[in-house]
Amino acid sequence: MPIQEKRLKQKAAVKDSILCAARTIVLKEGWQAVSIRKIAEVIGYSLPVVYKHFESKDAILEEFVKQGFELLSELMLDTKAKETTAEKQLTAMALAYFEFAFSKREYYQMMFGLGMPTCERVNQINEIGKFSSIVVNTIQNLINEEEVNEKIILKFHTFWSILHGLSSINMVNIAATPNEMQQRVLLDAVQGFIKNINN
Amino acid sequence: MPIQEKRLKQKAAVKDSILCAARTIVLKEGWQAVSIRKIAEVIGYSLPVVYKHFESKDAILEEFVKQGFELLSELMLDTKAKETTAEKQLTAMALAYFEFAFSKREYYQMMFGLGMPTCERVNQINEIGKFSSIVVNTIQNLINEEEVNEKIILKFHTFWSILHGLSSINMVNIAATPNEMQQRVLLDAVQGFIKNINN
DNA sequence: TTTAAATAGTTAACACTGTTAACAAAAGTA
DNA sequence: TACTTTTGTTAACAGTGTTAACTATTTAAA
Repeated sequence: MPIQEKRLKQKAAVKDSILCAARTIVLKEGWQAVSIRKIAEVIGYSLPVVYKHFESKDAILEEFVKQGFELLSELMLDTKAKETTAEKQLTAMALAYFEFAFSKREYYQMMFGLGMPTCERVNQINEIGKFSSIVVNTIQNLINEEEVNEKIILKFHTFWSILHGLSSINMVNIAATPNEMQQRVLLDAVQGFIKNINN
Repeated sequence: MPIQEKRLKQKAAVKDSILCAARTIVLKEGWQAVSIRKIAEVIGYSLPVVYKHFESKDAILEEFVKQGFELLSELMLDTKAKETTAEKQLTAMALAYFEFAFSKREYYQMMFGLGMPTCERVNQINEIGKFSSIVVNTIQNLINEEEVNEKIILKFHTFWSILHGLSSINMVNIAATPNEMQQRVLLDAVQGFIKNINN
């Protein structure tokens, strides 16, 4: 049945164009400026067509959260691959994470935008799990323990918290610290983390 | 001129009632549910009266950010006063900060709500400075250096990042880690921070 | 090939939102 | 009493998310 197949293909194409339009608006005007009417206009369809593909506006934004974690996961993998020791890997990943938070700022803000209605559903987003497992894996190598036990999860949460805290505080508090210093703060924190990892 | 004085007093009272109404809505329905019409209804005035006291909705929300940092600053001071050594003080403050982020969740989300239009103005909010100086002061005692130099600022940023990162990640990722564990993660990070403070 | 069903797409409306202009009423001043 | 300032109002503008009702168009069945 190439008829149904063609239909599904076209349907997916429209869905893609919706996300593409949304992304364009997000990058140009910020994610607060995203409106379904604007999206409809960009894709050249009327308003309710968007609702044929996404249950709500939040569903569209949630898609971005997924994409964001997907991008972040890939970045972590690529960065990790470029280094050999676990310590160097983790440090490089931290820097890459930090850089991601700013260069892909629109994504990052969606991924951690507090007050977003996605908060409850965020546990079901398995892209987060992907990211987590990559980092957990690296930490595991650093500790030299075989099983993923409670301690490693604890260390992972600590590590992630340091990264996210630094990113978001610098995001809110723009230019509160000079740019050269931001990296030093990050390295300071990460090095402290690594040194204390076996306590 | 007790006439003008009375006027100013009443004006301040209305302004207060606006903030009070807003706070009620925030605590009951979350800060996304705050609308000027709702506020107007609660205070018993018509809509444009609100605009006589606040330039915009954002200005009202910004007031909350200030109040939040004010509350946080007080909490930090009180917590600090209950301990004697700088190390204990800092640890207690970290726990108190963490607890604040959750018990006063609505405030905290406003204070760090990314994507809020207040981001640019946030530097001008001197309540943040108050909070900063309290923590900086404690860290200073821990390092035993007299002047507030770059290193101390760096350490402060690291410390704050750890706290905020932990708070907000746990906020988004509700119940991803069991509650008992959250405190252990925090203590783990803070102890690592303190141990490394002279490096 | 004609008819019935499913799908794609439309317009129009509902119930909201922030914000502001135009106007009325009350209070203070001369 | 007449004038000005302040206080408060209604009504509207432009926008939002969402949905109901309707119309073509295309597909499947008779």
